[in-house]
Amino acid sequence: MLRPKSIPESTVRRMSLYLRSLQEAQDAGMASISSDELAERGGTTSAQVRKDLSFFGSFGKRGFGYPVRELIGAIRDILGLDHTWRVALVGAGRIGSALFGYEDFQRRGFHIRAVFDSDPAKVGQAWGGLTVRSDAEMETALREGEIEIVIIAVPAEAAQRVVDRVVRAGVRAVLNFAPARLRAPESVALRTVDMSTEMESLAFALNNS
Amino acid sequence: MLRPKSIPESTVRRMSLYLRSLQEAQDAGMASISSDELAERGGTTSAQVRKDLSFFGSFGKRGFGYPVRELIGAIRDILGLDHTWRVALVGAGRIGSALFGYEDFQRRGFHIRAVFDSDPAKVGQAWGGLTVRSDAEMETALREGEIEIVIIAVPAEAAQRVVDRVVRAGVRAVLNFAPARLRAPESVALRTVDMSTEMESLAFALNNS
DNA sequence: GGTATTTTGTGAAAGCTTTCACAAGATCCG
DNA sequence: CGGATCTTGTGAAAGCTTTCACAAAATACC
Repeated sequence: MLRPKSIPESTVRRMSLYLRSLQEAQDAGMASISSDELAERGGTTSAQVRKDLSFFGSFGKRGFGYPVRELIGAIRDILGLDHTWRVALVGAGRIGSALFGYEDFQRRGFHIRAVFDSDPAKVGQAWGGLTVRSDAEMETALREGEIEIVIIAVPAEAAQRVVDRVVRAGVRAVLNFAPARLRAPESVALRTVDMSTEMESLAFALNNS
Repeated sequence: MLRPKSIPESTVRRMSLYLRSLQEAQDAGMASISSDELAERGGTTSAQVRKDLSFFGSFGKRGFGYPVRELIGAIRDILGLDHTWRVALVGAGRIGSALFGYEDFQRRGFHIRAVFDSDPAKVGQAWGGLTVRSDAEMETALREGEIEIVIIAVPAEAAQRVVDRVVRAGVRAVLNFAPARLRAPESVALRTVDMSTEMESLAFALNNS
Protein backbone atom coordinates (compact mmCIF):
# COMPACT_ATOMS: atom_id res chain seq x y z
CA MET A 1 0.00 0.00 0.00
CA LEU A 2 1.21 3.48 -0.83
CA ARG A 3 1.66 5.81 2.09
CA PRO A 4 -1.02 8.51 1.85
CA LYS A 5 -0.03 12.17 2.17
CA SER A 6 -1.47 12.44 5.62
CA ILE A 7 -1.41 9.89 8.41
CA PRO A 8 -3.90 10.61 11.21
CA GLU A 9 -2.19 12.03 14.27
CA SER A 10 -4.03 9.48 16.39
CA THR A 11 -2.43 6.69 14.35
CA VAL A 12 1.03 8.16 14.95
CA ARG A 13 0.43 8.30 18.69
CA ARG A 14 -0.74 4.69 18.70
CA MET A 15 2.36 3.64 16.77
CA SER A 16 4.40 4.98 19.65
CA LEU A 17 2.35 2.90 22.07
CA TYR A 18 2.60 -0.21 19.90
CA LEU A 19 6.35 0.20 19.91
CA ARG A 20 6.36 0.16 23.69
CA SER A 21 4.19 -2.95 23.81
CA LEU A 22 6.38 -4.67 21.27
CA GLN A 23 9.48 -3.95 23.29
CA GLU A 24 7.82 -5.44 26.34
CA ALA A 25 6.83 -8.46 24.28
CA GLN A 26 10.40 -8.82 23.05
CA ASP A 27 11.75 -8.58 26.59
CA ALA A 28 9.32 -11.36 27.47
CA GLY A 29 10.90 -13.49 24.76
CA MET A 30 8.04 -13.44 22.26
CA ALA A 31 9.04 -13.84 18.62
CA SER A 32 5.66 -13.07 17.11
CA ILE A 33 2.49 -11.31 18.19
CA SER A 34 -1.05 -11.10 16.82
CA SER A 35 -2.98 -7.90 16.23
CA ASP A 36 -5.30 -9.10 18.94
CA GLU A 37 -2.60 -9.31 21.55
CA LEU A 38 -1.01 -6.04 20.48
CA ALA A 39 -4.44 -4.41 20.77
CA GLU A 40 -4.93 -5.85 24.22
CA ARG A 41 -1.61 -4.40 25.41
CA GLY A 42 -2.12 -1.09 23.67
CA GLY A 43 -5.66 -0.52 24.87
CA THR A 44 -7.35 -0.65 21.50
CA THR A 45 -8.89 -3.17 19.09
CA SER A 46 -7.27 -5.61 16.70
CA ALA A 47 -8.94 -3.96 13.69
CA GLN A 48 -7.46 -0.65 14.76
CA VAL A 49 -3.99 -2.17 15.04
CA ARG A 50 -4.21 -3.68 11.58
CA LYS A 51 -5.59 -0.50 10.05
CA ASP A 52 -2.90 1.61 11.69
CA LEU A 53 -0.10 -0.63 10.50
CA SER A 54 -1.60 -0.86 7.01
CA PHE A 55 -0.98 2.88 6.55
CA PHE A 56 2.70 2.09 6.44
CA GLY A 57 2.85 -1.29 4.79
CA SER A 58 2.16 -4.95 5.26
CA PHE A 59 4.16 -6.36 8.13
CA GLY A 60 2.29 -9.48 9.18
CA LYS A 61 1.77 -13.01 7.99
CA ARG A 62 -1.74 -14.38 7.83
CA GLY A 63 -2.43 -17.12 10.30
CA PHE A 64 0.69 -16.16 12.23
CA GLY A 65 0.81 -12.53 13.30
CA TYR A 66 3.63 -9.98 13.27
CA PRO A 67 7.30 -10.81 13.79
CA VAL A 68 8.20 -8.82 16.90
CA ARG A 69 11.78 -7.95 16.05
CA GLU A 70 11.04 -6.83 12.50
CA LEU A 71 8.02 -4.81 13.49
CA ILE A 72 10.01 -2.99 16.15
CA GLY A 73 12.54 -2.09 13.49
CA ALA A 74 9.85 -0.97 11.07
CA ILE A 75 8.11 1.28 13.61
CA ARG A 76 11.39 2.76 14.81
CA ASP A 77 12.11 3.56 11.21
CA ILE A 78 8.67 5.06 10.59
CA LEU A 79 8.83 7.26 13.68
CA GLY A 80 12.42 8.26 12.98
CA LEU A 81 13.91 6.79 16.12
CA ASP A 82 17.06 5.27 14.69
CA HIS A 83 18.49 8.69 14.37
CA THR A 84 19.41 10.57 17.60
CA TRP A 85 17.56 13.87 17.86
CA ARG A 86 19.27 17.08 18.94
CA VAL A 87 17.07 18.84 21.47
CA ALA A 88 17.29 22.17 23.33
CA LEU A 89 15.40 23.18 26.43
CA VAL A 90 14.26 26.76 26.94
CA GLY A 91 13.43 27.59 30.53
CA ALA A 92 15.47 26.35 33.48
CA GLY A 93 12.75 26.44 36.09
CA ARG A 94 11.10 23.57 37.92
CA ILE A 95 9.50 22.06 34.86
CA GLY A 96 12.60 22.49 32.73
CA SER A 97 14.62 20.79 35.42
CA ALA A 98 12.23 17.84 35.58
CA LEU A 99 12.34 17.44 31.81
CA PHE A 100 16.11 17.72 31.75
CA GLY A 101 16.34 14.79 34.12
CA TYR A 102 13.63 12.75 32.40
CA GLU A 103 15.44 9.55 31.50
CA ASP A 104 12.86 8.35 29.02
CA PHE A 105 13.87 11.13 26.61
CA GLN A 106 17.49 10.06 26.73
CA ARG A 107 16.57 6.41 26.36
CA ARG A 108 14.45 7.10 23.30
CA GLY A 109 17.12 9.09 21.54
CA PHE A 110 16.10 12.64 22.42
CA HIS A 111 19.33 14.20 23.66
CA ILE A 112 19.21 17.60 25.31
CA ARG A 113 22.23 19.51 24.05
CA ALA A 114 21.57 23.00 25.38
CA VAL A 115 19.58 24.76 28.08
CA PHE A 116 18.61 28.44 27.99
CA ASP A 117 17.14 30.83 30.53
CA SER A 118 16.65 34.58 30.73
CA ASP A 119 17.32 34.77 34.46
CA PRO A 120 20.94 35.95 35.12
CA ALA A 121 20.88 34.02 38.39
CA LYS A 122 20.44 30.77 36.46
CA VAL A 123 22.78 31.48 33.56
CA GLY A 124 26.12 29.82 34.19
CA GLN A 125 24.75 27.09 36.48
CA ALA A 126 26.02 23.62 35.70
CA TRP A 127 23.26 21.20 34.67
CA GLY A 128 24.53 17.69 34.14
CA GLY A 129 27.39 18.15 31.73
CA LEU A 130 25.89 21.39 30.39
CA THR A 131 25.95 25.01 31.42
CA VAL A 132 22.74 27.04 31.42
CA ARG A 133 23.16 29.69 28.74
CA SER A 134 21.67 33.15 28.38
CA ASP A 135 18.65 33.32 26.13
CA ALA A 136 20.42 36.10 24.25
CA GLU A 137 22.66 33.43 22.71
CA MET A 138 19.72 31.26 21.75
CA GLU A 139 19.47 31.82 18.00
CA THR A 140 23.19 31.42 17.43
CA ALA A 141 23.46 28.38 19.65
CA LEU A 142 20.46 26.67 18.07
CA ARG A 143 22.00 27.06 14.64
CA GLU A 144 25.49 26.08 15.70
CA GLY A 145 24.23 23.10 17.65
CA GLU A 146 21.98 22.08 14.72
CA ILE A 147 19.11 21.72 17.14
CA GLU A 148 16.09 19.96 15.64
CA ILE A 149 13.56 20.04 18.47
CA VAL A 150 12.99 22.69 21.13
CA ILE A 151 11.15 22.11 24.40
CA ILE A 152 9.55 25.23 25.86
CA ALA A 153 9.22 25.41 29.64
CA VAL A 154 8.84 29.14 30.28
CA PRO A 155 5.89 31.10 31.72
CA ALA A 156 2.84 31.47 29.46
CA GLU A 157 3.49 35.16 28.77
CA ALA A 158 6.96 34.45 27.39
CA ALA A 159 6.12 31.38 25.33
CA GLN A 160 4.97 32.98 22.06
CA ARG A 161 8.12 35.08 21.84
CA VAL A 162 10.25 31.98 22.31
CA VAL A 163 8.38 30.16 19.53
CA ASP A 164 8.85 33.07 17.17
CA ARG A 165 12.56 33.18 17.90
CA VAL A 166 13.28 29.47 17.60
CA VAL A 167 11.29 29.28 14.38
CA ARG A 168 13.35 32.14 12.97
CA ALA A 169 16.44 30.20 14.00
CA GLY A 170 15.33 27.34 11.75
CA VAL A 171 13.82 24.92 14.29
CA ARG A 172 10.89 22.98 12.85
CA ALA A 173 9.57 21.07 15.87
CA VAL A 174 8.48 22.44 19.24
CA LEU A 175 7.05 20.82 22.35
CA ASN A 176 5.38 23.43 24.53
CA PHE A 177 4.64 23.03 28.24
CA ALA A 178 3.42 26.58 28.81
CA PRO A 179 -0.34 26.87 29.32
CA ALA A 180 -0.91 28.99 26.23
CA ARG A 181 -2.09 28.44 22.70
CA LEU A 182 0.84 29.25 20.49
CA ARG A 183 1.03 30.14 16.83
CA ALA A 184 3.62 28.82 14.44
CA PRO A 185 3.84 28.55 10.66
CA GLU A 186 2.25 25.49 9.02
CA SER A 187 5.67 24.08 8.30
CA VAL A 188 6.53 23.85 12.00
CA ALA A 189 5.30 20.94 14.12
CA LEU A 190 4.01 22.26 17.42
CA ARG A 191 2.52 20.20 20.24
CA THR A 192 1.30 21.60 23.53
CA VAL A 193 1.13 19.64 26.76
CA ASP A 194 -1.42 21.56 28.75
CA MET A 195 -1.55 20.19 32.26
CA SER A 196 -4.16 22.63 33.53
CA THR A 197 -6.52 21.70 30.72
CA GLU A 198 -6.03 18.04 31.62
CA MET A 199 -6.96 18.79 35.21
CA GLU A 200 -10.00 20.76 34.09
CA SER A 201 -11.11 17.89 31.94
CA LEU A 202 -10.95 15.68 35.05
CA ALA A 203 -12.92 18.24 37.02
CA PHE A 204 -15.57 18.22 34.30
CA ALA A 205 -15.71 14.43 34.35
CA LEU A 206 -16.19 14.40 38.13
CA ASN A 207 -18.78 17.14 37.90
CA ASN A 208 -20.83 15.17 35.37
CA SER A 209 -21.08 11.64 36.68
CA MET B 1 -31.05 22.83 24.43
CA LEU B 2 -30.88 19.78 26.61
CA ARG B 3 -27.41 18.63 27.56
CA PRO B 4 -26.78 15.32 25.78
CA LYS B 5 -25.44 12.38 27.73
CA SER B 6 -22.01 12.69 26.27
CA ILE B 7 -20.06 15.83 25.44
CA PRO B 8 -17.08 15.24 23.13
CA GLU B 9 -13.81 15.30 25.01
CA SER B 10 -12.46 17.72 22.40
CA THR B 11 -15.26 20.13 23.24
CA VAL B 12 -14.38 19.97 26.94
CA ARG B 13 -10.75 20.75 26.21
CA ARG B 14 -11.72 23.70 24.06
CA MET B 15 -14.00 25.01 26.82
CA SER B 16 -10.91 25.19 29.02
CA LEU B 17 -9.13 27.21 26.32
CA TYR B 18 -12.11 29.50 25.78
CA LEU B 19 -12.11 30.22 29.49
CA ARG B 20 -8.52 31.36 29.30
CA SER B 21 -9.21 33.58 26.31
CA LEU B 22 -12.22 35.06 28.05
CA GLN B 23 -10.19 35.86 31.13
CA GLU B 24 -7.65 37.64 28.95
CA ALA B 25 -10.46 39.52 27.24
CA GLN B 26 -11.86 40.52 30.60
CA ASP B 27 -8.46 41.71 31.79
CA ALA B 28 -8.33 43.81 28.62
CA GLY B 29 -11.58 45.42 29.66
CA MET B 30 -13.86 43.82 27.08
CA ALA B 31 -17.49 43.43 28.10
CA SER B 32 -18.60 41.32 25.18
CA ILE B 33 -16.95 39.10 22.60
CA SER B 34 -18.09 37.49 19.35
CA SER B 35 -17.65 33.84 18.45
CA ASP B 36 -15.33 35.05 15.73
CA GLU B 37 -12.99 36.78 18.11
CA LEU B 38 -13.13 33.95 20.62
CA ALA B 39 -12.25 31.55 17.81
CA GLU B 40 -9.33 33.70 16.75
CA ARG B 41 -7.90 33.70 20.26
CA GLY B 42 -8.59 30.03 20.83
CA GLY B 43 -7.16 28.84 17.53
CA THR B 44 -10.37 27.46 16.07
CA THR B 45 -13.36 28.61 13.99
CA SER B 46 -16.40 30.63 14.96
CA ALA B 47 -18.75 27.78 14.00
CA GLN B 48 -16.81 25.50 16.31
CA VAL B 49 -17.11 27.96 19.17
CA ARG B 50 -20.84 28.31 18.71
CA LYS B 51 -21.34 24.57 18.39
CA ASP B 52 -19.24 23.87 21.49
CA LEU B 53 -21.14 26.40 23.59
CA SER B 54 -24.48 25.19 22.28
CA PHE B 55 -23.88 21.81 23.95
CA PHE B 56 -24.35 23.57 27.25
CA GLY B 57 -26.89 26.24 26.52
CA SER B 58 -27.49 29.50 24.78
CA PHE B 59 -25.21 32.19 26.13
CA GLY B 60 -25.03 34.80 23.38
CA LYS B 61 -27.20 37.52 21.94
CA ARG B 62 -27.63 37.71 18.17
CA GLY B 63 -26.03 40.73 16.61
CA PHE B 64 -24.01 41.30 19.79
CA GLY B 65 -21.93 38.33 20.88
CA TYR B 66 -21.31 36.81 24.30
CA PRO B 67 -21.19 38.79 27.55
CA VAL B 68 -17.66 38.11 28.83
CA ARG B 69 -18.35 38.13 32.55
CA GLU B 70 -21.41 35.89 32.35
CA LEU B 71 -19.76 33.44 29.98
CA ILE B 72 -16.75 33.11 32.28
CA GLY B 73 -19.13 32.26 35.10
CA ALA B 74 -21.02 29.76 32.97
CA ILE B 75 -17.89 27.94 31.81
CA ARG B 76 -16.43 27.86 35.30
CA ASP B 77 -19.67 26.32 36.42
CA ILE B 78 -19.72 23.78 33.58
CA LEU B 79 -16.12 22.70 34.21
CA GLY B 80 -16.63 22.61 37.96
CA LEU B 81 -14.10 25.29 38.82
CA ASP B 82 -16.04 27.19 41.45
CA HIS B 83 -15.40 24.36 43.81
CA THR B 84 -11.82 23.83 45.06
CA TRP B 85 -10.54 20.37 44.22
CA ARG B 86 -8.65 18.22 46.72
CA VAL B 87 -5.64 16.69 45.00
CA ALA B 88 -2.92 14.26 46.07
CA LEU B 89 0.41 13.68 44.38
CA VAL B 90 1.96 10.22 44.29
CA GLY B 91 5.68 10.25 43.54
CA ALA B 92 8.06 12.80 45.02
CA GLY B 93 10.69 12.69 42.30
CA ARG B 94 11.66 15.38 39.84
CA ILE B 95 8.35 15.40 38.01
CA GLY B 96 6.34 15.29 41.20
CA SER B 97 8.34 18.20 42.52
CA ALA B 98 7.74 20.27 39.39
CA LEU B 99 4.01 19.57 39.55
CA PHE B 100 3.89 20.39 43.25
CA GLY B 101 5.32 23.81 42.53
CA TYR B 102 3.18 24.41 39.44
CA GLU B 103 1.33 27.61 40.30
CA ASP B 104 -1.29 27.25 37.60
CA PHE B 105 -2.82 24.30 39.48
CA GLN B 106 -3.16 26.36 42.64
CA ARG B 107 -4.54 29.33 40.74
CA ARG B 108 -7.18 27.21 39.04
CA GLY B 109 -8.38 25.64 42.25
CA PHE B 110 -6.49 22.36 42.25
CA HIS B 111 -4.96 22.23 45.73
CA ILE B 112 -2.41 19.55 46.49
CA ARG B 113 -3.17 18.31 50.00
CA ALA B 114 -0.88 15.31 50.29
CA VAL B 115 2.29 13.89 48.76
CA PHE B 116 3.29 10.23 48.89
CA ASP B 117 6.45 8.34 48.04
CA SER B 118 7.74 4.84 48.63
CA ASP B 119 11.37 5.91 49.15
CA PRO B 120 12.18 6.06 52.90
CA ALA B 121 14.76 8.74 52.13
CA LYS B 122 12.01 11.04 50.89
CA VAL B 123 9.35 10.23 53.47
CA GLY B 124 9.36 12.90 56.16
CA GLN B 125 10.82 15.65 53.95
CA ALA B 126 9.02 18.98 54.20
CA TRP B 127 7.43 20.09 50.93
CA GLY B 128 5.87 23.52 51.16
CA GLY B 129 3.59 23.22 54.15
CA LEU B 130 3.31 19.45 53.72
CA THR B 131 5.33 16.44 54.76
CA VAL B 132 6.02 13.66 52.27
CA ARG B 133 4.21 10.60 53.57
CA SER B 134 4.91 6.91 53.15
CA ASP B 135 2.93 5.25 50.41
CA ALA B 136 1.88 2.67 52.99
CA GLU B 137 -0.46 5.29 54.46
CA MET B 138 -1.89 6.17 51.08
CA GLU B 139 -5.33 4.52 51.18
CA THR B 140 -6.12 5.80 54.66
CA ALA B 141 -4.86 9.30 53.93
CA LEU B 142 -6.77 9.54 50.64
CA ARG B 143 -10.00 8.65 52.39
CA GLU B 144 -9.39 10.85 55.41
CA GLY B 145 -8.33 13.77 53.24
CA GLU B 146 -11.35 13.23 50.97
CA ILE B 147 -9.03 13.42 47.99
CA GLU B 148 -10.87 13.72 44.68
CA ILE B 149 -8.04 13.73 42.13
CA VAL B 150 -4.70 11.89 42.21
CA ILE B 151 -1.68 12.84 40.12
CA ILE B 152 0.66 9.94 39.39
CA ALA B 153 4.33 10.76 38.95
CA VAL B 154 6.03 7.43 39.62
CA PRO B 155 8.07 5.20 37.29
CA ALA B 156 6.13 3.35 34.59
CA GLU B 157 6.52 -0.04 36.29
CA ALA B 158 4.87 1.22 39.47
CA ALA B 159 2.04 3.19 37.90
CA GLN B 160 -0.58 0.46 37.44
CA ARG B 161 -0.29 -0.61 41.05
CA VAL B 162 -0.82 2.97 42.18
CA VAL B 163 -3.94 3.31 40.01
CA ASP B 164 -5.37 0.10 41.41
CA ARG B 165 -4.78 1.26 44.96
CA VAL B 166 -6.16 4.78 44.60
CA VAL B 167 -9.24 3.45 42.80
CA ARG B 168 -9.84 1.03 45.65
CA ALA B 169 -9.51 4.00 48.00
CA GLY B 170 -12.45 5.64 46.25
CA VAL B 171 -10.65 8.15 43.99
CA ARG B 172 -12.48 8.67 40.69
CA ALA B 173 -10.09 10.90 38.73
CA VAL B 174 -6.43 10.30 37.91
CA LEU B 175 -3.87 12.26 35.92
CA ASN B 176 -0.98 10.02 34.96
CA PHE B 177 2.49 11.22 33.96
CA ALA B 178 4.10 7.79 33.78
CA PRO B 179 4.80 6.59 30.24
CA ALA B 180 2.47 3.61 30.46
CA ARG B 181 -1.01 2.74 29.35
CA LEU B 182 -3.01 2.22 32.49
CA ARG B 183 -6.26 0.43 33.12
CA ALA B 184 -9.03 1.70 35.33
CA PRO B 185 -12.73 0.91 35.66
CA GLU B 186 -15.11 2.80 33.33
CA SER B 187 -16.33 4.86 36.26
CA VAL B 188 -12.88 6.37 36.82
CA ALA B 189 -11.66 9.29 34.70
CA LEU B 190 -8.06 8.65 33.68
CA ARG B 191 -5.90 10.92 31.53
CA THR B 192 -2.31 10.22 30.59
CA VAL B 193 0.21 12.90 29.70
CA ASP B 194 2.77 10.97 27.71
CA MET B 195 5.74 13.19 27.03
CA SER B 196 7.74 10.57 25.16
CA THR B 197 4.87 9.94 22.77
CA GLU B 198 4.66 13.68 22.14
CA MET B 199 8.34 13.76 21.28
CA GLU B 200 7.95 10.76 19.00
CA SER B 201 5.10 12.46 17.22
CA LEU B 202 7.42 15.41 16.59
CA ALA B 203 10.14 13.06 15.35
CA PHE B 204 7.63 11.53 12.95
CA ALA B 205 6.58 14.98 11.71
CA LEU B 206 10.21 15.94 11.06
CA ASN B 207 10.86 12.63 9.38
CA ASN B 208 7.94 13.13 6.98
CA SER B 209 8.21 16.64 5.67
C1' DG C 1 -1.37 -33.87 0.98
C1' DG C 2 -5.59 -32.20 2.50
C1' DT C 3 -8.73 -30.25 5.77
C1' DA C 4 -9.54 -27.32 9.77
C1' DT C 5 -7.89 -23.31 11.98
C1' DT C 6 -5.75 -18.99 12.47
C1' DT C 7 -5.06 -14.28 11.45
C1' DT C 8 -3.98 -10.64 8.19
C1' DG C 9 -5.31 -6.81 5.01
C1' DT C 10 -8.95 -4.08 3.44
C1' DG C 11 -13.26 -2.44 1.26
C1' DA C 12 -17.65 -0.97 3.15
C1' DA C 13 -20.56 0.60 6.99
C1' DA C 14 -21.15 3.03 11.07
C1' DG C 15 -20.14 6.58 14.09
C1' DC C 16 -18.14 11.07 15.35
C1' DT C 17 -16.63 15.77 14.70
C1' DT C 18 -16.19 19.77 12.07
C1' DT C 19 -17.71 22.92 8.70
C1' DC C 20 -21.28 25.11 6.04
C1' DA C 21 -24.96 28.06 5.40
C1' DC C 22 -28.88 30.50 6.61
C1' DA C 23 -33.16 31.83 9.21
C1' DA C 24 -34.10 34.40 13.18
C1' DG C 25 -33.20 37.65 16.64
C1' DA C 26 -30.87 41.76 18.21
C1' DT C 27 -28.49 46.12 17.54
C1' DC C 28 -27.43 50.54 15.28
C1' DC C 29 -28.26 54.77 13.21
C1' DG C 30 -30.27 58.23 10.59
C1' DC D 1 -39.47 54.07 13.31
C1' DG D 2 -37.53 51.32 9.71
C1' DG D 3 -33.99 49.59 6.92
C1' DA D 4 -29.20 47.96 7.03
C1' DT D 5 -26.04 45.32 9.56
C1' DC D 6 -24.42 42.08 12.70
C1' DT D 7 -24.03 37.66 14.91
C1' DT D 8 -26.09 33.69 17.15
C1' DG D 9 -27.98 28.95 17.12
C1' DT D 10 -28.59 24.97 14.50
C1' DG D 11 -30.05 21.57 10.95
C1' DA D 12 -27.68 19.49 7.07
C1' DA D 13 -23.45 18.29 4.55
C1' DA D 14 -18.83 17.08 4.47
C1' DG D 15 -14.95 15.01 6.30
C1' DC D 16 -12.51 11.85 9.44
C1' DT D 17 -11.81 7.83 12.25
C1' DT D 18 -13.20 3.55 13.95
C1' DT D 19 -15.45 -0.75 13.57
C1' DC D 20 -17.24 -4.55 10.92
C1' DA D 21 -16.87 -8.49 8.32
C1' DC D 22 -14.89 -11.48 5.12
C1' DA D 23 -11.81 -13.19 1.29
C1' DA D 24 -7.24 -14.63 1.05
C1' DA D 25 -3.08 -16.43 2.74
C1' DA D 26 -0.52 -18.93 5.99
C1' DT D 27 -0.06 -22.53 9.48
C1' DA D 28 -1.06 -26.95 12.04
C1' DC D 29 -2.04 -31.50 12.29
C1' DC D 30 -3.48 -35.92 11.05
